Amino acid sequence: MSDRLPPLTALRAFDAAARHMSFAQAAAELNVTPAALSFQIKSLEEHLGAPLFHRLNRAVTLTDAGRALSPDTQAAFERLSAGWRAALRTQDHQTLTVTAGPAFTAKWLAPRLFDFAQAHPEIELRFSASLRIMDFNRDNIDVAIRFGTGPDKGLYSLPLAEEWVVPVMVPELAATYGGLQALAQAPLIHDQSIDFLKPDVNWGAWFTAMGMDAPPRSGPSFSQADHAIDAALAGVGVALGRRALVIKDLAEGRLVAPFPHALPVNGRFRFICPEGMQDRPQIDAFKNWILQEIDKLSDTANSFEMLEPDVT
Amino acid sequence: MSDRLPPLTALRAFDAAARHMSFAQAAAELNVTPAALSFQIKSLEEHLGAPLFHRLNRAVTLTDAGRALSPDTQAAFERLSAGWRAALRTQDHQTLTVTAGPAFTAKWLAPRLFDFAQAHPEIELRFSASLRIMDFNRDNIDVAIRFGTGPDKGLYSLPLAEEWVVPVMVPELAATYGGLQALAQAPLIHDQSIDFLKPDVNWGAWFTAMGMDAPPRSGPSFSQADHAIDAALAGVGVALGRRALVIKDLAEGRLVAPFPHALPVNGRFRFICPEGMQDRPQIDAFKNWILQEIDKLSDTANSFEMLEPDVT
DNA sequence: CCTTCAGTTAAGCTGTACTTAACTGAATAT
DNA sequence: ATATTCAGTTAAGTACAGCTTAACTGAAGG
Repeated sequence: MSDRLPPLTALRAFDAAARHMSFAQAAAELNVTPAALSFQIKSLEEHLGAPLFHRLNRAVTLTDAGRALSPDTQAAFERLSAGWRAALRTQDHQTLTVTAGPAFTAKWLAPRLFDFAQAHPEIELRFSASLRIMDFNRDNIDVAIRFGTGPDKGLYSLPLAEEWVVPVMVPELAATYGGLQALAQAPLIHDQSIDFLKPDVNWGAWFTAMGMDAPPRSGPSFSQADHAIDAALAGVGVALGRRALVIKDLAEGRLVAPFPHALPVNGRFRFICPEGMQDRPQIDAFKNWILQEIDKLSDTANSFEMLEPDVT
Repeated sequence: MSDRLPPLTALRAFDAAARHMSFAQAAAELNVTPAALSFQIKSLEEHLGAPLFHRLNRAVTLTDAGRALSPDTQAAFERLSAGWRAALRTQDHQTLTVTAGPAFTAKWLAPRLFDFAQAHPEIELRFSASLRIMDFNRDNIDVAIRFGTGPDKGLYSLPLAEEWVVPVMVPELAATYGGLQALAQAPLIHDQSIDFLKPDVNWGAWFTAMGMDAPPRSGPSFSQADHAIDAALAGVGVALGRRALVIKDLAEGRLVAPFPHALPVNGRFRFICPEGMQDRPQIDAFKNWILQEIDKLSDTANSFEMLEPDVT
C-alpha cells in the first residue's frame, strides 16, 4: 500500500484489462501472453493492498478500487499517446493539418489553396473539420484558424486583418439597389453566425450607423456565413459580408459593394497554434503565406471607409 | 520513429526532466543515478528519431518535439497519480473527505457535526473548501454537497430535500414586522448567492407571489447566503432564508418565520460522489445520516405553505 | 463426460533498466 | 594559466522486472 506510483507497465496492463473487461483481450492488445497480464494485475493489486477485479467464472468485473482507478488510467494513457503523436508530428515537415470553420474554409482557404500548393509543393496540406473546442495534440492539429476576440493562454495566437462587414451583391443588382433608400427595400440576406458579437453586426446596426432607421427584418437567414454569401453570389439579394470572406469576390468582380461604408467588427480571424510551434517550417510558411495573401488584397480592403458603430 | 508508445519508464524520465529542466534533479526525484536518466532520455530520443532536449553547457532546454510532448506527459502522470490515490482511498474506511459551499458548511454541516461524530466515532471527517469545479480524484474528495438543478453524468447525485425560501428574523423583530405591510418597511437583507436562479428567488419574487407590489430595493446585501442569515441572526433585519440553511435556527427558536408562506426554489442541495462510490461504508453512513437529519426537522419544514412562483 | 474458455501458477529465460566508474567540456574559482 | 566544479555522457557489468512456455483450475456448455 505505497503512496508512490506503482510500476507503470502494471498500470498499463490494468488499463487495457479495464477497457476490455477481459484479461485475454488486454493481453492480445499489448502483445503479451495472458499469463504475463495476470501477473501484472496481481502485482498491482499487491501494491494497492486490495483486489482491482472480481474474478468471476468466465468474466472479470471491477472492484470499487478498480472503478476508482480506471477512468484516470484511461485518460492518462490517452494523453500520453496524444503527446507522443504530437512529438512525432514535429518531426514531419511535409504535412500540415489545419482546422478552420466552414465559412473561412469555403470562402478564404479553398479559393486560395491552389496558390499555396504552387508556392509550397513540398507541404501536404490536410484539413480537419474539427470541433470548436480545440485540442491540438488529441486531434493531431497543427494550426487552427478561428474567429474570436481574445488570445488564449498557452497558445500562439496571431490576429489577422481587421474585420468589418459591408453590403455585397452581384453586379447585376447594383443598378437597382445602389441607392440607400432602394437598399432598404432590397431582399436582405441575414447571417446568424455572428449574432453572438457585441456590438451587433447585422443589418440593423449597419443602417443605424448610416444614419437611417433600420428596415423591418425580412429576407432569408443563414446559420453559416458562407451560405449567406453563396446566396448573394446567386443573386438572391444583398448580404452583409465579412471582409475576409468576401474580399476576393469583390476584388475579382463577382460581387460589388456599392456602399463603401463598412461597419467594424469586434473580432478577427486568428492564426492559432500551440506556443512554440509557430517556428516549425511548414507552420511558418503557412502563416507567412496567409499574411501575404491578405496583403495582396489590401488595396481593395482599404477602399472602404469605417462607420462609427453604435455602442449603446 | 514508431507509432506505438515508447517505454513508459522513459516517458516518466522525460517528464521529470522536463519539469525540473535538469537531468540531475530529475534523477534525484526518481531515485536513480543521472547516468540512468541520461540513458532513458537517449532511448526515448531514438524512438522518436529526434532530440527532445538541447544540450547546452550547464543546462538543458526543450526542443520543439520536447515542447510538444511535455505538457501531455505532465498531465498524464498527474492523472495517473490522482487515480492511484483514489484507488488507495477506497481502501480506507476510516476517513471521509467532504466538500461543500461556505453556506452549507456553516449553516448545515457545522451545527450538526458533533452529532455525526457521536453516531460514527470510527469515521474521521475532513472538510475541503475546494473549488466549484470538482475533480474528486485530483483533490482527494469523496463527497461533495452542491446546490444546483441537474445531475451530472458519471456521478452519483442524490437530491436532498425540496428547497424554498421564507422570510426569517429574530423573535424580537417579529412583533414589529409580523404584518405584511410592516414587512415591506422592514430592513430587508438580500442574498446575492442565488441571483443566478430562474425563476427569481428574491424579495421581489416573494412579495409578488404574496400578491403585493415589491417594495423598493433597500437594505444590506451579501454575496454569501450564510452571511445574510448571520445578519438576520444579529437582528439586523429580515432575510429570505433557504430551507436547508435556516431550518435548524427556526426549529430551535433562534429565528422565527411569521409568514408561513414559502417560495419554492428551482434547485436543491445534492449529495454527489463518483458513480459506484456511494456504497463505500463511510460514504453510505454519511448519506444516511444526512437524510436522517433532514427528516428530523421535516415537521418544521412541512409547516410552511408553498406559494405559486411567478413564472413570467 | 469431454471440451472449451478464461484466468492462475510455476519455472526458467531475456533484455530492460539500473549501478559504478571514468570521461567531456564549459563555467567559475584560484 | 591552471584547477575545480558542475552537468551530462559513455561504457561495462549486473540484477531483477517482465516475459514465455507449459501445466493447472474450475466453471459453462454441447
